[in-house]
Amino acid sequence: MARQRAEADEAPPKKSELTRQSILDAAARMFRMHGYSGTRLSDIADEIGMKAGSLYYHFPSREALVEAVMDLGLQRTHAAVLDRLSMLPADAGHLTRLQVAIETHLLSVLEQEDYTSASIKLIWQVPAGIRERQIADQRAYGALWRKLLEDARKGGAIRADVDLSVARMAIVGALNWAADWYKPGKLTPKRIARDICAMVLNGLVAEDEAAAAKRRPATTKRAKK
Amino acid sequence: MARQRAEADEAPPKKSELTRQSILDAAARMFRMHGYSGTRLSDIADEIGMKAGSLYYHFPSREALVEAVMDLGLQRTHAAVLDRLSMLPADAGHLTRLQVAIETHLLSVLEQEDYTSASIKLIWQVPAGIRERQIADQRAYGALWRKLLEDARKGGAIRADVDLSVARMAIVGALNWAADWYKPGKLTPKRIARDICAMVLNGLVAEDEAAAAKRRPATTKRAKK
DNA sequence: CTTTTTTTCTAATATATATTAGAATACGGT
DNA sequence: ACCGTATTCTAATATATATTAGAAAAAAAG
Repeated sequence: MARQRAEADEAPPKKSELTRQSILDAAARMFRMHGYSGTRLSDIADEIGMKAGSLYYHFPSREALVEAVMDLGLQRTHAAVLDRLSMLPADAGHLTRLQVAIETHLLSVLEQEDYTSASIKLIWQVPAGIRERQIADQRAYGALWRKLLEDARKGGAIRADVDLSVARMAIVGALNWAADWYKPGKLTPKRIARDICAMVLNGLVAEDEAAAAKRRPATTKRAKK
Repeated sequence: MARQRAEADEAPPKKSELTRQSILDAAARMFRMHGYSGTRLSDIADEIGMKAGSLYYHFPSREALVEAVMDLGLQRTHAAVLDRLSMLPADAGHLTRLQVAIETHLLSVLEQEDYTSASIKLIWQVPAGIRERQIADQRAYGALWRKLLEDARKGGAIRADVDLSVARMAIVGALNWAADWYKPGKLTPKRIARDICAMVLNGLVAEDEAAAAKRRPATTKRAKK
C-alpha cells in the first residue's frame, strides 16, 4: 500500500491490465525460481509469448518490475494475516491470535503463488534502493507481530524470560525458511503450520520430561532412561 | 571436505596461500553484504589493494571463488557443531546435545566471520550448478541434525506428535534467519541462542498457562484473565 | 473502411564486467 | 648482482542484456 507509481488511479479502465498481471505473475515465478540476476527480461517475456522490449510498455524498468513483485508479495501476506485476525471472535485469546497469524503467514508463503516467496528470497539480491524501501515496508508488517507478542505477554500468556524481538524473528524466520525447503508432497501446509505452532507455543520437550527439566540447572539436563 | 579443486595437497608450501586467504575473506565479506550479482571482482580486488585481473592467478573464475566461500561457510559451521558436540561428556542427554547444536550453529552464523552468513544468503543467487552441489553438501549437515532429533525422540526426550523434518527445518530456519536481522548491539549472540533454545525446547507459553492449555481443544484456547 | 489509440515488435545502442594474453614487477635462492 | 619463478598489472576482448527509438500490427472508435 506504499509504493505505487502513478498509473493505478487516473480513470481509464484499460484492458491491458490483464497483460500487466500476467507479466507480474510470470516475473514472480521466474524471479522466485532463478533469482534476480538469474532472470532476464527475455525469460519473463518468453514465458507469456512476448518480446523483451514490449515489457517496457507496462513497466519502466526491470527494477520497477521486481519491486512491484516484491511489494505485492509483502502486501498480500500482510493483508491475509490482518484479514484472518479480524475474523476471529472478539474474545479470542492471545495464543489463538498468535496461532492464526503463524498459520496464515505460512500458508501465504507456501500457497499464495510466488509473490510471497519471491519477496522473501529477493531481498538481498536486488539493488540497494529497492531493498531499503522494501525493508521499510517490512517494518509495518513487523509491527503487527510485535503487537501480537506484546499483547500476549501483557496478558500473561507467554513466558517473561524470552526477548520478544528474538521470538518474533525466530518465528518469522522459521516460517519464511519454509519457502526454501517446502515441496508439495507428503506434508500439507496445514500440517506444517500445526507442527510449527506446537513447537513455538509448547516446545519440543516431551510432556513428562518438561516438568522435570524445569527444575534442573539450565545447561546440564539429561534425558531420563 | 567435499569439493576442493586439486591444489591443497601437492606439496609446495607456497606463501601465496596468505593472499588466497585474504581474497577469500574479502570475497566472503563482499558477497555477504552485496550478494552475488552485486559484487564485482573489482570490488573484491579493491578491498585488498589488488586489480581484478590478478584474482585469476588464485582462482580460475568468479564462480569458483564464490563456491569456495560457500564451501567454507558450510564446512566451518558443520565442523564447529561436530566439535562442540564431541566435547560433551559421554552421558550428556539428548536435550543438552540439541541445545549445544543450536547454540553453536547460531554463534557460527553470527560471529564466525562472513563465511557462514554468505553461504546461507547466496544459495539462491549463484548459478544452478553451484547451488546443486551446495545443496548436496548441505544434506550431510542436515543428516547430523536429523540424527540429533531422531535420537532425542527415541530417547523419549521430545514429543511424538511433531514431524521431525518440520522441526528440523523450523529450527535451522530460525537460526539462519538471524543472519538477516542480527546487528551487534543490545542482544549478545549468547543471549539470542539462549532464548531460541528456550522457545524451541519449552515453548513460548507461560508455565501456568501451559498445563491448562494442554487440556483444551487445540484451536480454541483463550488466554486467562 | 478510415482514423486514432493502444500494444507489440524489430533492430540498434550502450554499458558493464568477466575473462585473457602478455608485459612488468617482486622475490627467493645462489 | 643475476636467474628463474611466482605474482601482479595493463590493456584488450567478448559477451550478455537492459534499454530505447521508431516501425508495425492490433484493437477500438467513428
